[in-house]
Amino acid sequence: MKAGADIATDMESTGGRQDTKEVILDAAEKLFAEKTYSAVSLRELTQAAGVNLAAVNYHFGSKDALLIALFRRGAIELNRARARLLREAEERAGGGTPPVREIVAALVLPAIRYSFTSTRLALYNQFVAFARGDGPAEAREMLDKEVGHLQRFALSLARALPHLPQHEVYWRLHFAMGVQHSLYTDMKRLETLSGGLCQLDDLDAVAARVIDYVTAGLEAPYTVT
Amino acid sequence: MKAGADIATDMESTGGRQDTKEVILDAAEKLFAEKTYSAVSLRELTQAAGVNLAAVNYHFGSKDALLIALFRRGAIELNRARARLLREAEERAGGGTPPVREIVAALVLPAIRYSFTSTRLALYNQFVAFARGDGPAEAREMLDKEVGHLQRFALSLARALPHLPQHEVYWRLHFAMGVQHSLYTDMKRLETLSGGLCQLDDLDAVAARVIDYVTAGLEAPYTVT
DNA sequence: GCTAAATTCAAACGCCCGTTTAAGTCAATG
DNA sequence: CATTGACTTAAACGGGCGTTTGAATTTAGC
Repeated sequence: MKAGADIATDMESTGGRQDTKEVILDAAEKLFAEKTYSAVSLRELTQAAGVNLAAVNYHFGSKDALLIALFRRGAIELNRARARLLREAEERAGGGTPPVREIVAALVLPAIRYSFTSTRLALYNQFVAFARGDGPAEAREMLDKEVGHLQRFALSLARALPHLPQHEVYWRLHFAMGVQHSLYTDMKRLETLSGGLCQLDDLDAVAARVIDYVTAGLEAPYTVT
Repeated sequence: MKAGADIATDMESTGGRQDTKEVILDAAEKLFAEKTYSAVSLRELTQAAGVNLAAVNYHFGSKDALLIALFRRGAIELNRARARLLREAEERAGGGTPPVREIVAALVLPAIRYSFTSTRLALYNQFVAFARGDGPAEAREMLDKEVGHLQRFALSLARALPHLPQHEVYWRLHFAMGVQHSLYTDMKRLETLSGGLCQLDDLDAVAARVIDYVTAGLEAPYTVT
């Protein structure tokens, strides 16, 4: 009488069509990108997905578990893309250290690229930005603990910036993430501020802008203490 | 039988003690900094404030109106501090253009400083970060439209960076706000990432770090197109 | 010290929430 | 072709929500 109620990790299980789960995840991603977790009701969500109200509890177990499943799906996809670009940059450097600019590109390009092409990961990033302040404690802790893939970037940056103490590399990587977040959270303010001059319309231009800014910040002279 | 129910703009009105309104605002600021608007109930809020459940509706008219009043109180305070620092920097430049670094300091110092001293504005910043994804549409639009005080910084930066096109100044100012936001929203991730190495403990060190990073980003060479 | 307004209070209102239930549908299996 | 198990469905559940009410209480003016 129940499928993925306890743990939502089965991918094909027995043979029931996989459709409904994906439909729910897609609708949830879209809505959670527009409003916060608490502000989206299951009635609204299931109606948008075109499924029955009980479907979420049947397939995921609870609203909380749906959020966690959603986070998992997106994180895997995004981190895989980032890791691939970083690996390619390292191979290009022939075992040496890639330039800061290329490490930065590997960090920011996937998220920006997805924002322009698929709606999928664009929404994921916005959703993550919101989820930090809302939702079940378990999901928020997962977001904070899931830093393993960032460690690879911290390591690579530390090698490329050997004059910086380790903790400064962490701080600047943290700021770099903040710059990325500003692409998903406050674009309306930027559009208003610039009188419509600045918009998310040209992928390459936006990417170049972000990479320039973040690279310059990472390479800034170290003056603290 | 009613006081500020329709519009919550009266400051002293007739003579009822001002205490309750302030107590509610303080409690709300604290809670909205921890959780999102939707996730905080009036029962929880009024209990934390030590007032009756109906007090919010009596003094502010509704939960939505409380959020807007709260935003107003904090925005005025923060913008006033920023404007004062910018004015002082401009006076120091003797009618000329202050260096980028000093403009940046005027932009970021108030928020950082308040984060360390009073609890008041520290919470306000966190609350604003959350409010963008939640709460009544009216409040969110207000946050996006309230960019007047940022225009002053955009203008000052454009003068200090005459080689940049106007829209690029807007973009980089936008990124600077993103870096600031990262101080309120994702600190837990930074602490985990750095193994506890990075923390919000030393005001001057944090401020210097942010100013260095943002200044370098603003002064980065312009390569787009 | 009385009056009238301002504020507080406990109780209730109706609504929508996440979740559960139990009957119903449908495809695959033996 | 009956049976089984996965899935869908409509309906209901208890509970917490924002808000309203009307009486009790406090405060200020004459």
